[in-house]
Amino acid sequence: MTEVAGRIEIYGQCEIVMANTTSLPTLQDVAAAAGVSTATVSRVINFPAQVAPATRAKVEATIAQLGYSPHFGARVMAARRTNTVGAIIPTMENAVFARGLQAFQDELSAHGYTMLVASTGYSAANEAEQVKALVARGADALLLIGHKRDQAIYDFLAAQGIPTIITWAFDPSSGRPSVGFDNAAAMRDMARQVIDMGHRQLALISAETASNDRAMERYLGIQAAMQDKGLPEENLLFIETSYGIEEGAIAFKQAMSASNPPSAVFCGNDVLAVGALRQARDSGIHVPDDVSIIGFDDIELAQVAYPPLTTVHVPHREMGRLAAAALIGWLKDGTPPNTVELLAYPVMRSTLAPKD
Amino acid sequence: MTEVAGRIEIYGQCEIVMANTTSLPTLQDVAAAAGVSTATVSRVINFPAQVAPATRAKVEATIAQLGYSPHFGARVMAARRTNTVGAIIPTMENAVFARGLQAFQDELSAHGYTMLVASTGYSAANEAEQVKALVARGADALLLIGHKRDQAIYDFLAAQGIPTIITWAFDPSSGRPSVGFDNAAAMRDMARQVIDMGHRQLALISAETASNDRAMERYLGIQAAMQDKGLPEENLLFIETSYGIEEGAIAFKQAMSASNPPSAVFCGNDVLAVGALRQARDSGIHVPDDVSIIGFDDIELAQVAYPPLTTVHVPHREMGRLAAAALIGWLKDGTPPNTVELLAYPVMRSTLAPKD
DNA sequence: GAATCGCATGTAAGCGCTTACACTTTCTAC
DNA sequence: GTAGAAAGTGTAAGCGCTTACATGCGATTC
Repeated sequence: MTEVAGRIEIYGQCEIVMANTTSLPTLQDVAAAAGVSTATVSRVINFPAQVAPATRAKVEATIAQLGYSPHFGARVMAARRTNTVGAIIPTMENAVFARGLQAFQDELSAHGYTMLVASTGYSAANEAEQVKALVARGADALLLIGHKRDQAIYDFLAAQGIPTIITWAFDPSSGRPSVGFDNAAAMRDMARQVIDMGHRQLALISAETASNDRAMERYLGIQAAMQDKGLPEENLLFIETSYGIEEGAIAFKQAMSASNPPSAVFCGNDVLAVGALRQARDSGIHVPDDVSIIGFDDIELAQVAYPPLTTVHVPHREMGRLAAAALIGWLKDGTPPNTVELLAYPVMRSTLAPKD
Repeated sequence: MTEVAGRIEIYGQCEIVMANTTSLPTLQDVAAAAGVSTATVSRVINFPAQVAPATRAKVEATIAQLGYSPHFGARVMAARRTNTVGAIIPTMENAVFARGLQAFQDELSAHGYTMLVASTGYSAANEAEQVKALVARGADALLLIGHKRDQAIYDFLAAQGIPTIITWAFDPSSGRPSVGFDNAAAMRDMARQVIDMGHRQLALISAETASNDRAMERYLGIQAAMQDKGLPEENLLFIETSYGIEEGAIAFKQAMSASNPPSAVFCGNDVLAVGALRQARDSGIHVPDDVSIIGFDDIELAQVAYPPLTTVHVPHREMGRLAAAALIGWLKDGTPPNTVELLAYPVMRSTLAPKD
């Protein structure tokens, strides 16, 4: 063994080989190889226009030859920004946030930003942790879903000077920049139509409202519509459940076995609605003849479900894109963007019918 | 103005205020405030056991009071690692990769790593770019989908010393560590059963095979089964299309209008299958009485579709979790993990019936 | 032809943290 | 009691990059 080790030292080449395997080329290596200063190499990378064409070509060739790529950490540290934007969403497991997020990312990428995602599993404590984690990782800005969270989180973000945009909700009174829609109004509009169709006994299968203002708003929207139309509050059966198709199915069964079963079942989101739909089928309950089912979100699932789901359309893509644009502008100008309200509106498909 | 500026200098306090608003507290600030060295503060954060309890308490209090949180870039630079793992997937827009990715992230989080996601939109060029981008951002390791990509990408990754794991595929001959399943074998198993049920005229609505080895393998799997069962190659109508429900619908229409329409239509993934299913319904074609439809992936959509989709179950969660575990081990030990083969198997639901 | 300008490039000072090493103090074992 | 180990802490050298500022030099102006 010692002999071998000794031998290795004899061959000068080996040192080079070892250097290659143990460490990547640095800016300095490139500068040395190209016969220029580190500043020039840095400029070639960041502000190519500032460098004479001949020099630039030489440096670019050297970069390619050495396979150099800038060290992220060093760059972050020297430039004091990461060009990274964080997004914290409740879950990645289904399409509710995926489409919006994809649009968000596309827009960010187009402007040279990278997206960092974290999911909370609908847990507030988890969210607080993820906010800290993303900020610690140098997220220059953050996207959050909904307004409702501990004030401490907002204080932290403000103290760290992290531009933060709220999406999936609209509440101008909050004073926080947001790109979203009015959950209550959208659900209210839908509920009005449902009531106008003659439905009197209603149910809402809702996501948990405790830390989810979107769910709460949707609930309030139905209540508002009922009040408008003179329906007493007790005509709404409110069932709160956690997220998932199965949960929707269970809740639907529960709703239908009530002493006064509803003729229209609202669901806080399409995933729950699809679960309800499946349960109806399994129980031989015909939709929409026996009961109407109404979703919220208009994710792909809604169109593919059978019967195609009547739901509230949410402009996911638009929301993601505009949120990214707002954040990019904020990062550039240093001034918070205006709050943007998008429209979410009922989409009539086949799971809602008049009650005769 | 000069007067004002002069005044500011008079008040010592102002300097402090300005420092507060313009920059976050640093390790050094904490050290100074706590009356210890920067090394001690660093230890409190990274190796608390090494610090005397009294000192630690004091430092922790100071950290809390100042609202200090370590600067990511500086940390990365000094420690030469980011604790970040990148994942590059074709798309985030639907559930195909979402569940696996969620499991991947959960496992990473549990071990103190953060996930960086990038999507390629099924474009090879885009993928090459994203690989570079994630590496440049300091991803310590990478998750990729499928084996097929330019050798240059593998060379780049090797040169940069980035542990990389392949998922959603299994090809021990590649010599690359992977956690996945044998797409060809899974599809072959399914196809055998379909043929055994009496189907002779088949179709495959496939994702584009050019840069997607999973799609290609699935195609080959059907061919293998046909050969086993003595069906001539021309009994398979092969339709290649891009990704999406709509695309599946269009391709299905095309398949059924062939001169020799298939009695069983395989789909390269559930999204295409659900599109086919919808198109069948819209065209008054009854599934599975008139035609059988078979998916692949077993995403949530498959269970919710009507009729529930017969498909090939892919162990998404397990795959994500194990991929993360493999990568974490690799990062720790420095030795590549063994390739893991998971089992993907047919799930019989209601869209496949015997051909009489 | 001297003064001026502006472009291309170089010099070098950090950015905020980790960590090897050194040092001091306290314990342990005989 | 003392040598040696162990534990706690400090010192200071970078990590690889960006960028303010300095420098050099050819082009322009009068």
